[in-house]
Amino acid sequence: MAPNRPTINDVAALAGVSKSLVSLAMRGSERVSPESRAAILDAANTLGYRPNAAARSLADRRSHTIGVVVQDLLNPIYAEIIDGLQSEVRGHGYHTMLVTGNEDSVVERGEIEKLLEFQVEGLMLIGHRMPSGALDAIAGDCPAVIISRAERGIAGLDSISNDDVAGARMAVDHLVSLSHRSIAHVTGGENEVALLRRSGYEESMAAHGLADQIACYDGAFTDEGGYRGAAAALDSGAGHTALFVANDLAAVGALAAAAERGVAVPADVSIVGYDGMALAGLRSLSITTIAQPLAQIGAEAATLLFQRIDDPARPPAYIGVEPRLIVRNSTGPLIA
Amino acid sequence: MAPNRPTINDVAALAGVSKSLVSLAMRGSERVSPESRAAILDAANTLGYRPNAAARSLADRRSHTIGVVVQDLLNPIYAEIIDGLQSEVRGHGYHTMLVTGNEDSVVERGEIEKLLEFQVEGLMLIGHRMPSGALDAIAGDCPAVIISRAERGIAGLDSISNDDVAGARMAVDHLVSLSHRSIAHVTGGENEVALLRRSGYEESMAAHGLADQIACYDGAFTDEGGYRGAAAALDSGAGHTALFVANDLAAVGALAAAAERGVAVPADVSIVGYDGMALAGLRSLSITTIAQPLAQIGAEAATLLFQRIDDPARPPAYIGVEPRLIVRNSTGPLIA
DNA sequence: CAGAAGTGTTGGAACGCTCCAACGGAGCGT
DNA sequence: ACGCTCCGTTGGAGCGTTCCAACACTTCTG
Repeated sequence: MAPNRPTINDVAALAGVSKSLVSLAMRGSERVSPESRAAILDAANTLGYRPNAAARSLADRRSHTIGVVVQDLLNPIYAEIIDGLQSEVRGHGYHTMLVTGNEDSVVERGEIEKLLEFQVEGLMLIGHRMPSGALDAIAGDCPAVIISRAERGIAGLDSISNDDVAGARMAVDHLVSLSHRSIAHVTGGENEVALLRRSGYEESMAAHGLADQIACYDGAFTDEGGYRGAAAALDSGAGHTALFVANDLAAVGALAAAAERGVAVPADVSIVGYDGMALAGLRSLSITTIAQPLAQIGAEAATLLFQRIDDPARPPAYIGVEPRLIVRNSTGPLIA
Repeated sequence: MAPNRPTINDVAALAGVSKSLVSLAMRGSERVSPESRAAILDAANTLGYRPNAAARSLADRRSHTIGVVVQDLLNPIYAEIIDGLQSEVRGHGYHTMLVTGNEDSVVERGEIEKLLEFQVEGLMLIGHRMPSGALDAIAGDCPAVIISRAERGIAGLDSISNDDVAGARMAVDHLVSLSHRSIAHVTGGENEVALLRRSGYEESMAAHGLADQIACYDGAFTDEGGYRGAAAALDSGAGHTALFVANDLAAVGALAAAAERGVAVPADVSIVGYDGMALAGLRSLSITTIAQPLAQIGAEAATLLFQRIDDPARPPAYIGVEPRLIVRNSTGPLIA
């Protein structure tokens, strides 16, 4: 637009001082006299001067930027994590560069590469798809934290996630406390998180002396997957009175499967989801769920990252945050 | 980590050529001999060389980056737009820097300022909160496009949105075609988009000779707002048989209000939402809606932006995209 | 066989900033 | 009056690239 953006030299010339002093003043240094400061700010203002971040980053060898890679923006739980993350990062005076991996590990790798070219000072990977060899390499180049997957023991890499096993146990405990015994599980597929939730379910059932009641139906972390798994469970003839579904989205599908069959929730069957996405709380759904503290996960991930930036050599840390049961209208006592 | 990241000079030294040639080779120039190219790529590889984007950006005065400001990541429709946007931008060889405004116009202004310091070559504002004076200033500094709000006649600024008036008319037309006459509107509040949808509703009612049936109930673009508005409509005693609700999220709330009152949907009352967010299509909700082509909006916004980058002086453009009716299970014929 | 044209390569300047060593002048104590 | 310190200020070097004019060769052209 403007023929040429004003530079620090233009400001210096107009204010009648050296560029060094302008640089100092722009960064709010103490050692600039009030008169100079005023003149400089004035000049900057009338010229519409804006420091060039690329030049600054090159000169002081810091980008003041951290890179965030999210697998899929459409997943509401990721969006909530990012929300928590952003304010924390902003608070540290850093800027965020957010890219999506589009559920494709090649795209993801490329985007990470780009972030590294931008000299990001840290990296956060949310729901990544990278093989752990690649993680290794990345962590060697740049402080990084993995969000929502436990990734222990890789040098230079921290991770944070909720405790899926404990969460799944809480779901079962809740249902047992409502006197349910025939509690089925609609799985989330073969991925790591789904498997953890499944094993929490199995553990807890066994702990309650209900090992013989364990019943898993194949599902997925989607509306469709939940529908399919719940349909199988309800049509099985096993007389399940409660369903622990692998995540909230799938629980929404399970609700539909029940409705289609004239099965009342929670009168005939109770349903528990997982994640605590805001949507599950909407009145029309009102799904009892095991909620991850999403915003908190984002914020703590940021803290972890800044600690590692300060001390890149420290041993890898893992933070497990506790999920929490939110009781809504999709669960109720067993009616005998 | 590494004591110092390798630079182009290190690569040049190792490959036994000049840094200029390395620069050429890294960018895939034709005029590098195969032998040199191989030697350079080899050297780059063994050193783990990665070009410094800040230096590049400084030298060629292009950042190859466009900035995206979204008001609220948690709103699923924005997430879908961004998804459409990203692939288009990537396709043009640009990189995206995404920041959130946190629904706060001061934060938003600050983030935009940061993006400009990064020398982004273009700006996309999704659901912005800026007063139009500020928009003016921004557009003067950098090519920009406004998404999901029509913003005509500001120099240097393009905009794209769906045609909310037409969409609202489609909703009413659909309900009328099902023989409904007492069609109420649950509003989305006082914002510009909500007002457009409201006026489309009023126009269409009048066009169908139903001016005397026009009834608006105060709501908002939220679950809660829709619940409140729908409750008022259902309790009014006016005998409305259909509700056009300002957006999908509010329609979810309306569904809840109906359920609470024992009003069957669609048997007793039909409900139409707006936006076409994926969630509204879930089986448990299955809300008839006026869908915006969200991914398309994102993609076309990117096209608009690149056109303006090519020719910053061209007159401001506005693209209105057509929404489309998606009939699901929340609407049905009037049962007399 | 001289000159033109082309090919692959080079060093240096430039991009806009921050850092650093060094500056002159004011104020202090002796 | 002297040196000292302190303060605000300065010019220049350097960050890692790209661009450009110029280079040494080779190959073509008339």
